[in-house]
Amino acid sequence: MLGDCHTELAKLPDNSIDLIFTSPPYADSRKNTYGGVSPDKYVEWFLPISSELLRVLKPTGTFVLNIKEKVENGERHTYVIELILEMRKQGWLWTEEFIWHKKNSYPGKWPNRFRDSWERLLQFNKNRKFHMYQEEVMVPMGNWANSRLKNLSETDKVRDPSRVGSGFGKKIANWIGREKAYPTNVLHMATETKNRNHSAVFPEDLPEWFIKLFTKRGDCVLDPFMGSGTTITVANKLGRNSVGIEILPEYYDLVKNSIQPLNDVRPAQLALLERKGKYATNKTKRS
Amino acid sequence: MLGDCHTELAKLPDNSIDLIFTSPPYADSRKNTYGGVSPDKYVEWFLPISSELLRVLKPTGTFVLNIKEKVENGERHTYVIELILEMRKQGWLWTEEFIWHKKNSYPGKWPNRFRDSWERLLQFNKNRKFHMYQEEVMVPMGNWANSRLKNLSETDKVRDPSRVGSGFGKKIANWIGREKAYPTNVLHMATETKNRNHSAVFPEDLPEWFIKLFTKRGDCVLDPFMGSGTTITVANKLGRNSVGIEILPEYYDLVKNSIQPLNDVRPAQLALLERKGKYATNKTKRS
DNA sequence: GTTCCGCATGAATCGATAG
DNA sequence: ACTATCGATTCATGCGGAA
Repeated sequence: MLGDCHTELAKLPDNSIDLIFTSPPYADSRKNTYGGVSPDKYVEWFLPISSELLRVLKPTGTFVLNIKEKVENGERHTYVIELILEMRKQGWLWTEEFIWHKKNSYPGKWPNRFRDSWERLLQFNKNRKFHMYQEEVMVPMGNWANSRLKNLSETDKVRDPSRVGSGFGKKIANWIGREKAYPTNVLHMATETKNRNHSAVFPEDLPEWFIKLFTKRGDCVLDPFMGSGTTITVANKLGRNSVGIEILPEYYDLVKNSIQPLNDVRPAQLALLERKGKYATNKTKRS
Repeated sequence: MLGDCHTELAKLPDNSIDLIFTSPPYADSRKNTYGGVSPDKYVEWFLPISSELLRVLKPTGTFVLNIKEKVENGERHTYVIELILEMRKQGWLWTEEFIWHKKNSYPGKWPNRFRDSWERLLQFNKNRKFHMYQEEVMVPMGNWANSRLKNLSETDKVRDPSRVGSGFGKKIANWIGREKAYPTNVLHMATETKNRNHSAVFPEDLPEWFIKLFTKRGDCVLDPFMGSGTTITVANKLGRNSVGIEILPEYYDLVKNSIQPLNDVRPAQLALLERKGKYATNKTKRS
């Protein structure tokens, strides 16, 4: 959808989105493209948007907000943590805070601080119960299980399944042959330095991880600040429907031209809508 | 100093401490030892202490607070971020937030969240200008392969192959010939689970890093929640003076018996004081 | 002398059960 | 109806003894 976030969101129906994943323009950054929101007015600017997001998200859905406060006058600004408090007053549950550890952070040297190597990924929900497909993002174990448990003799497995106080208790069978472990709330991903025309804010791995974790094929993903469309692109690749909102025609055209609905993916359907009123059929389809 | 944090802090003179590094009892945890502070009353409980800390810290000093909010009713509690806002009202500057990535976090599985693998290290200052000895925590590039890469855990290798061999991505050529590299604001350290009498809350590497970064030999380090004394022990090893406050005689005795002033370190002097009034000479010396 | 393996241990969290 | 307690779940790490 080409247009302003506030007005375009109003067109989306209630309880229709499974996952919102976005990285809004940071305060005062990308000033030339987004007009720049001053840090002191950031919360006030974002709250009407988060209110609409709360409306369009399904009760079982999740909102993941990628954000990091900037430094002002030598201090970390407080608009992010103030935003958390205010969003809770709106009815959001602050379920979790993931850390994106940027392995190749932007270089630089300052007398009073080191390079900033991490960003927040704030998880908000409407209810305590929401969809989470943890198995989709499991990671390889350290060779712990392979090199150690695998070598348990057959007699050990059969004859002595309950090693009291061994640390694994009776459930040792659960470990046999297991090669993957559940991840943690710290994500290690490098920023992409690929020189595209419009560099993305985050690597594709980032939305991919959350899309796999919080949606299944055919679900609907929303990015109200589409930008170069990383979230939308990944959602499409993974067979999820997606809605992107972008105010700059330049970005809008770029994404529109680069993304094609996948023919081999039956349930997926691209929902990158044209300007309001231009294609009434599209709008009807969306509803 | 054996005693309650509130009362003991009042005995310290103004502007006398170069670094405060501490990990206060987390809300509702270690209930049996510390009496347990409920999450809802945590800010109210901590503010009088941080007020005293502001008084005793030198204008050029730094306060590093290790803390992490717990989950309550499926949500991350907000007492930590509320504490940041309130401490700023007291006059603290929230200079930076470091991330401690705990490589061996507590295991467990739940339907709605992953294991919590990180903690906050909040840096507060009294002024924009403070002492920071960045070179002291630089990673020696000469020993790089030995000290760092060799110590990569099996998990690191499996989950994050980019750290093996190539180091940090494609830009390794930039590092050839360089002797040292500055760290970032993300620290990767495992908790120590050694079988001691009283296991420490954090590994020695953690206070060591901040003591090197924010103090020089002969400076004074304060830990108002001494516990098993990791901060004090490390400060002593590094030739810094140190003050530890602990309310439990059990811990107090443990640390007192285990730490000896180093004879070969001229400017260092242990400031682990006896109970008030017992050894007036010690008290006088401190002043 | 080196590698391998058993084992204990942890600032956790959820859901069910008991008070 | 709300709070306290308990069992179940999970995995990286280092020590020490064995191979």
